[in-house]
Amino acid sequence: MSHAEKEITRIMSILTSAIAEHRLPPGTRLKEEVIAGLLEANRNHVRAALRRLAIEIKVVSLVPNKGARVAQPSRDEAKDVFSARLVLEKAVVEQAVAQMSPAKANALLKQLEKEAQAIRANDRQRMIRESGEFHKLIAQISGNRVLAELLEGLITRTSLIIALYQETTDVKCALEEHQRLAQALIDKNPDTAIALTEEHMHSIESHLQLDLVEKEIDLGLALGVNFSV
Amino acid sequence: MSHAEKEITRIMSILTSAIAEHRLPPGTRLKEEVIAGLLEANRNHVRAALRRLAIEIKVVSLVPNKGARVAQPSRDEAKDVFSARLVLEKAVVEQAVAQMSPAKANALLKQLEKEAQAIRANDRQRMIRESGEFHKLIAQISGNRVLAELLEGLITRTSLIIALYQETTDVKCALEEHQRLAQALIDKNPDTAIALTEEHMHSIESHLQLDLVEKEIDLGLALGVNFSV
DNA sequence: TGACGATAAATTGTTAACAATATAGTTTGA
DNA sequence: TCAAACTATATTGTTAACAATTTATCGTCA
Repeated sequence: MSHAEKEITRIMSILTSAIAEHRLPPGTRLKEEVIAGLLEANRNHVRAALRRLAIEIKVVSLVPNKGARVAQPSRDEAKDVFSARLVLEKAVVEQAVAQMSPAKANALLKQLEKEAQAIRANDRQRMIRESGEFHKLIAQISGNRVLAELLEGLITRTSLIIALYQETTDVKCALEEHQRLAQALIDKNPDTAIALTEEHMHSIESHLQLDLVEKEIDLGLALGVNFSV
Repeated sequence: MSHAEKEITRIMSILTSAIAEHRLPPGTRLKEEVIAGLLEANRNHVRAALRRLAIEIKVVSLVPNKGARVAQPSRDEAKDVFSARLVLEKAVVEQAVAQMSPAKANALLKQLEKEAQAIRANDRQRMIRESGEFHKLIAQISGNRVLAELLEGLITRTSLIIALYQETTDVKCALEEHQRLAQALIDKNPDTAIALTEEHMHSIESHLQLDLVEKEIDLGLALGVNFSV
């Protein structure tokens, strides 16, 4: 891995974390020079990182000549992401059960403890991060690198969607659901594990406002003005 | 979409087709200048395209300072790709059944006819292409853009894997399996469609030599020389 | 002969200057 | 006062020159 690639992935991962952990809200302008200055990086590298985030994970949106912003996925896109993620999560859980071992069980328990710590500390960002890490750990345990990589992108994307469409600002505490899922994995109980995954994902999605119609706003109405003849 | 982006996607799609249709065998050296000359493109654009093919679809492998080649995925990677693809294909088939309509049924039949034509013409490359298009069409019919995009990458990747690990050089004729699957979709029979998908994917994979161990070759033995003291 | 090293050529990798565009600010005129 | 036109600044986009590295060529010498 060349120096340039290292730089680009470094920048990508800093931006990705910031977006996933809701430190950079959807719509935030991302100026190349500003980022380069903050991260002590070359603008070319920042530029490349932004393009990759736009194309590979779609957490950044690019408008030609106008630059980059944190993406604002539509409700339709959000639904597709959730649906796709559910597919991958179930597959990964199923394969993870087959790969279960004492060491892996231990890794799961350790991760749950991190999540619990974040909650006790009332550290919102850490909660989001560790919750994501739990899902990534399952993907890793599954042993299928391809599935894991695809899922990882969707997990980040989901986090952005939550930032955009979750009404209550308080983090949905998923610890209990995670604990039950982990137990099913450790018990090598695929049916339960898959069922819990399904519940868990639906539970997250149900806290989102994805079913409001993308409203064409009547400007006149909104401004209390009537232009009709 | 800017001019540069258009150029890059143009180059990507030309290279992708060439790799997927086995005109560029695994391991082929891909020199930036040569490609730029052939496609009348800027080397910078070629370079960007190669990098994206390496990162996004993994049909190209990059070695720093040594350039790009058509990738040669390992047997392990190939297995993961097949496993992941099966997951996505099943999901997409399931969602496609729910989206079925006369127009979409028609599109499926039209695509099958293209495949049949390719076979009648004994045009190997067209056979590969149209076979891939059949799977992409189902993904598109499913209506889930996210799943479709992920699957599309895996379809291309699969084609490269087949080039690498299929012993018989003749294209495995999948028309009948495609016809049966299409019928199940048109009949809105999800169970049959999913079962046929599973069979179809396994059938393809079974024609590959993925279970030979990645052998550590004993050089001395291979050369008939014994260096032992 | 053929191993070694030096030189040249080919190829990839990097960068900073420049161009193009968008945004903000300022002047002017009615 | 306001809008339009103009200017200046900020920001993104492009490129070609250059640097670094690898590969090929050639000559030397043991």
